[in-house]
Formats: sequence, structure tokens, C-alpha cells
Amino acid sequence: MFRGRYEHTMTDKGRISVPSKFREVLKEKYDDETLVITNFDKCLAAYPVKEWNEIEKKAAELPQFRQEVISFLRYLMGSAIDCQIDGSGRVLIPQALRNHAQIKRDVVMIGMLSRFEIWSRELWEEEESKKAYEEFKRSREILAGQRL
Amino acid sequence: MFRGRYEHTMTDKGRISVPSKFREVLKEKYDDETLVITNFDKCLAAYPVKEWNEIEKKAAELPQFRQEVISFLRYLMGSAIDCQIDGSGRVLIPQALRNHAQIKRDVVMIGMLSRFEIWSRELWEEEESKKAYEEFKRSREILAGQRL
DNA sequence: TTTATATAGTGGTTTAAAGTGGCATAAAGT
DNA sequence: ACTTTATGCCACTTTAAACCACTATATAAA
Repeated sequence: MFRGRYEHTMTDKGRISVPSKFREVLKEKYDDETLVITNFDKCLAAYPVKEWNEIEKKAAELPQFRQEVISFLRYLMGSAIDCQIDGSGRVLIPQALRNHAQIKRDVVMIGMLSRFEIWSRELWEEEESKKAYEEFKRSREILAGQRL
Repeated sequence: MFRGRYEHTMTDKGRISVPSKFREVLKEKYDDETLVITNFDKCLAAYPVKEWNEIEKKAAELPQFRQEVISFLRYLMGSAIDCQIDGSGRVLIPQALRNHAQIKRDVVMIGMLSRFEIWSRELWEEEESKKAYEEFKRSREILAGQRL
């Protein structure tokens, strides 16, 4: 499973090296180094193809004419692109996705179990990191409560 | 189970030797010398992978597209990194975690049953003295009630 | 008590791997 | 054909992992 937070930089041509721990998970657990990358909130989400297929399957079961479903699918599916990891462990992030996530140079990648997120460092630090910490402190009891 | 308190020092490259008692527990009870280390309030928490997997399992059961869950996972998973214990019984603590726990050189490690905590000694002593002060105030109340 | 022997903790050095930048070639779009 | 975009490859730098060595403390034997 993907976990950990890594700060990398993007080359001027839009390539980012995938953290080696993530690549390891892809190789060991998924046996496939292809990623499906899509828009997600203010960041990008990268899925192993196997996980992405699960999402597609679930999405197909949703009522296809509900307005929310249509918007949701348009958003998530419309921007999903599969990206190959190259010989030196990098992926090329298509221009459209870079723009969406406002990625210029510095990026933060965050493991999220079955996927990982790609953030512009500025956006992450300014907007999301504090929010995430607050939510964590608030929700920690959900997990802690089940253990005691 | 992890028990006891140990004071160690960190090398300039961020390595800390895990107390041998803890290593023994890892080997005997968990049969695996990998640790998952994560932010925890003012210190770091180190889990045997098996224990950490329990937490991940619970996290994976949460609805993955709920906003609170997403923020929660961003922090919980983002700050968790697995660290291998090397040949001489040490772990490398990643820079980000060192910063979070304000660890410079002297550390205190505290057994907490299924995990152990890693404190900067300075912070630990502050916490301890605070606790001692609370204790003092509490006993004073009791004494006050005794009309002394 | 003194002397060996082992083990834990620490420090430093070497080696390997990860991440990054750049360039050359290939493919695609105009 | 030519510009743009993508891919593959190589070189450099930094960081992490592996290795070796020393000291202090504990343990066992003389």
C-alpha cells in the first residue's frame, strides 16, 4: 500500500520521478508499472491500473442518468490518462493535468493506500497540510476508539 | 510488548539505534524487523508493520470519497514511513519526521505496548516536568482539603 | 576479585541507489 | 517539412544502505 510523503521536483518537460517506495509497491503488489492519473480536488490522483479498474467497475454500477453521477464521471473519467513509468522511474504528467493541479516545479506526493496524490508544493503547504492535520486530530478517535 | 524507557543519541545522519529489548520483541513476537514510523503529537510513534496494518485495514474501510476521510488519510498515511532496521540495530529517521519531533541529538524511547514513542529529550523533559507540576498542584488540592 | 567474552550502542567509511538535469532521438501535430 | 511534444539514455549529485571498527557495559569463567 502507498504511504509516506515525498517532495520531488518536475523537469521543465513535465516529468516527475515516482518515489522508489511507490515503484516498489507497483512492482511487488500490482506487477505492473502503469499508472492512471486523473484530476482530484486541487491535486492529481495516481492509481495502479488494477485499482482504477475497480473504480470503473463501481462507477458502471451507478445509476447512469443521475445528474451527480454524470458530473462525477465526467470529472473523474474525463481526465484519466494512463502514464507509463520510464526506465529511470519517471512519469510524464500531461499538460492539462499539470495545469489543473497548478504544478510548476516543486511537487509533494502523498501515499493514500490504494492510490497516491500529486500536489503542487505551494498548494499543499498553503491550503491543505493544515486542514489535513486538523482533520487527523479530530478523527483519530475513530480509529483509536475501535482498538480500545 | 514494548516496555521501558531508553535514552539514546542520534548520529548526524539521523540514525538511532533501537533498544535491544525492543528489537527482541520485534524478532520474537512479530518476526519482522521493519517499523512504520509516523508523526504523533509532539513525538514519533513506531509500529511493527503487523500492528500498523491493522490501522490501515480500518482506514481502508472508511468511505474513500468522503471529504473528512480524504483529509484524514492525507495526514495519517502521508506521515507514515516504513524504516528498516540495519545490521547494527539502527533505523534512519527521515528528515521530515526528525523536524516534526524536533529531534536533534538526544532522544528518549518509550515502550507503549503495541508501539513505542520516540521523543526529543528536551521535549520529553518539558512534558515530564509539566506532568510533575500537575501532580504537584493536584496533591496541593488534597492537602488544602485537609486544612493544613 | 580479576580476567576473558559477549553484546549494546556509537562513530565513521564505503558502496549502492535514488533523484535530477540535460541532451539526442523518435513520434506526433500542424 | 518543420515545429512541438514525448521518449530514451547518460551523467552528476545527493542520500540512504551496508559495512567495519571502537568503546562501554554486562556476563561468565578462572
